[in-house]
Amino acid sequence: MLKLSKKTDYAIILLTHLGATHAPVSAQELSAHYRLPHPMTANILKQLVTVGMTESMRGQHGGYVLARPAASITLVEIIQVMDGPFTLVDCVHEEGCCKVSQHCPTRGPLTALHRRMEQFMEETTLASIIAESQLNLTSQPSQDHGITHLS
Amino acid sequence: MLKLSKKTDYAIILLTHLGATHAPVSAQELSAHYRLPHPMTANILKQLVTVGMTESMRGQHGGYVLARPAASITLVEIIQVMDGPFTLVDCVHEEGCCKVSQHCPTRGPLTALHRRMEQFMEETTLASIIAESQLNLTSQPSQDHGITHLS
DNA sequence: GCAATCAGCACTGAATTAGTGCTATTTTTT
DNA sequence: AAAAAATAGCACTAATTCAGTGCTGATTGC
Repeated sequence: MLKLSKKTDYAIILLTHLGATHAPVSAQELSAHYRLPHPMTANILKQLVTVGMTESMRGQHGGYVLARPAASITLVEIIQVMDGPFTLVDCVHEEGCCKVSQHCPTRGPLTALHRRMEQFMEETTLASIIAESQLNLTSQPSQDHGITHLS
Repeated sequence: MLKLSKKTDYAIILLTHLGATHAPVSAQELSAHYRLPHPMTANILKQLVTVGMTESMRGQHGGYVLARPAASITLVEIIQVMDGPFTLVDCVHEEGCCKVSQHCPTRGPLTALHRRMEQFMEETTLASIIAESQLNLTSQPSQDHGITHLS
């Protein structure tokens, strides 16, 4: 399915929060604030530490902070950390895997789509996500977010 | 995971073949040619008939043909038929589903990404996929692709 | 009549996702 | 020194989805 996993979704939310905050934020605060399952939240944050995207502080007023500038963290990278490499169709990465192999009629177009999506997700940095989210907050205090509905 | 399902993948391959052929092609021919599991192939083709994307002919020289011009069949539509509606994150479609709801920081940016992907997949028609696949074939003349019909 | 083919179901096994829990370790506070 | 608050590092379970199979019946062409 063409969908972000919950893990990725949560990770983006959490990173967005951390990127907009200066002091360390604890897993508990985060899960309480966004009403996410606490163990999940904790696991995601731990995982983000191991890949060097966040840093942690233990102890009573510990928590997590971003380890790198938000502008250097891209959406593909987040997806890759949480869900493994982005692969629209298998044949994008593996060469000889496809039975249809060389004469597969769809490989070209799907690879093109893959590349475009990837490029967009590389251009989308955590910083830009934060910027856009803060824009929405100030312009639309409590009503609808100004997001047009699709399909 | 951000990935097309096999069903969708296969459907694109099959539709591409049908769109480049005039005479009806049977499920057996198609599964043999692309080495796809036969029951799967059959099921996908049946499903495509029920949504009016293909037409079928029964009997000894029966098979499937496109029911509509290839230019009018878009990639989102194919995905939608095989996998249900394209939903990058749940909150794109459902309003009150999200616990984070109104103050979710990521809704805006992710919806933007969703919209961009959707737009690209609307612009990508079966006709354009066929065109691109045939372009690749002429540049690599050594392979016998078999889009040429049999009888 | 027979063989090839589609139509319409329902089912199974495997893989992935979502979510939980426990036991250490570190740090701060008292 | 002890308690409290927090992360670290595991391993585990349940639910869902995906991929693939199979059967029985209907239609068509020869």
